[in-house]
Amino acid sequence: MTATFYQNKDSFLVAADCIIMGFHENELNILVSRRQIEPLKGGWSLMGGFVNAPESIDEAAERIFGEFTGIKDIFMEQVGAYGEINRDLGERVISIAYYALVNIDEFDTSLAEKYDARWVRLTQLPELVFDHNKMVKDTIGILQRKAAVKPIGFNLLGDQFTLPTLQSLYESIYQESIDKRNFRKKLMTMDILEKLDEKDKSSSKKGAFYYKFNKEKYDQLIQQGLHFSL
Amino acid sequence: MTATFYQNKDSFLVAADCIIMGFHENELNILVSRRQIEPLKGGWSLMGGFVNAPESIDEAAERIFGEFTGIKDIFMEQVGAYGEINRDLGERVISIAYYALVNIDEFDTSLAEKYDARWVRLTQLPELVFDHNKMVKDTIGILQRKAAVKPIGFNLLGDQFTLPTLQSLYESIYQESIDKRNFRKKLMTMDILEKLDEKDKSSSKKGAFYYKFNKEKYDQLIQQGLHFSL
DNA sequence: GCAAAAGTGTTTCAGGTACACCCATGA
DNA sequence: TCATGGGTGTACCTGAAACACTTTTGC
Repeated sequence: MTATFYQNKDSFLVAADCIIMGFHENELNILVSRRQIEPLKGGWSLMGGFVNAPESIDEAAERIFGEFTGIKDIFMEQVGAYGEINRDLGERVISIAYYALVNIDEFDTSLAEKYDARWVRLTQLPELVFDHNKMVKDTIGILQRKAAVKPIGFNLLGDQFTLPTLQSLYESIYQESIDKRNFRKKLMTMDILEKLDEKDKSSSKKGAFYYKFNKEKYDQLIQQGLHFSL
Repeated sequence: MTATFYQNKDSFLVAADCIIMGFHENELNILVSRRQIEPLKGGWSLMGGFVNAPESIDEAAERIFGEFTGIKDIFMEQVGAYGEINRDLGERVISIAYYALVNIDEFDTSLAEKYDARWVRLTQLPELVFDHNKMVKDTIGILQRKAAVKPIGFNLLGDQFTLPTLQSLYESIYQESIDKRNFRKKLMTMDILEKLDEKDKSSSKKGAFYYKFNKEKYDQLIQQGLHFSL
């Protein structure tokens, strides 16, 4: 028999909403879907669901994320809790937002069909239901602050990528253009990339060399107390 | 008759916990209290309480904060949601943490007695119940990142303060010592302080001039797109 | 007159920013 | 051969960090 310590207290539905970001065609994209249930059924929405009793809120977010993407083991962090009384037009729901950075190539497109989900460019984000636009905005803020200091951007790319791609990723995060010489200089100073022999010739005739992120070296540098700023 | 949109979903107790920080005797202090209820009654705890149905989570945090301090209109921001299954030993409770920066002089000490609350130095923080130590740690992280970029530190001081005091505040936040010449130079460059004629002679024979934060000037500079880093 | 804290400048160095041309290749 | 995107180096400037002595005044 479980003791009930806290009596006569109100309880609440708790949801987890996922801001799922990918990088595609040189732009940040966000996964949105047509809402499956009333109210606002059919409206553009983030991927969300209710927290179940036997799971932590982090676990709920991971479960929901997996249901919509088919991806597991992903970079995911909390954005914050959203608790305005009427934020959800259905009932009182407190929502915890999480953002995830995914390599869009691993994304299971069959699930996208099932949930009527699609990737939209961040720059062309439609009006979303409830306070979901605010969640996205808050996420971008976190991303900008965090990407400056930690190499989280690599989560959005595959194992190998070209410098022009990496640069447009950062331009997309900061929403401003960067001088390519300065960008490359800074990266080379950091010494956390490994140049490969192969070239990507898909976007130019000359071709751009592939690089890969050297996590070992990065961890090593961090351990030495070095700081980054990208 | 209210429509119930979401059925068969689990619901949860939701709490708000407040990390209340003040600055006293050249150190950051945190308000902690002896927990009033089981389980862990008598353990050191943050100021917390349950969210009630008719209030948003922000409102709940403000209410709880007011109950314990007697202060209103305070700088307060969310830290995040804590939702491990067994984080609260009593029942499943999801907690939203908020931090508040207060001028310790406005604090109503009679309330402190009522709740068996006291200010403890951050450097000598005791073991707290549940995951409250993690909440504090996360708050310090936020504070360090934020104080570097926004003049939030002034919320911890009265209208007027001396530069040595301001410096120890920042030293306390960053938990490292700062060269006073560099500190002053940077502040003067920013041009957001106003020097007063009066001196504080409480901590030295010579006395230190009082300054006040010039919010108008600060807002003006921000509007011009200037950035700070302290 | 001395102890104790307040106040004050200069030099050095690293990192940020601005900027323009050549290279490799497929069509 | 030309159009397209990839790749490279330098000069300047700002801001961070290191560093030591003088001033005031209560005791």
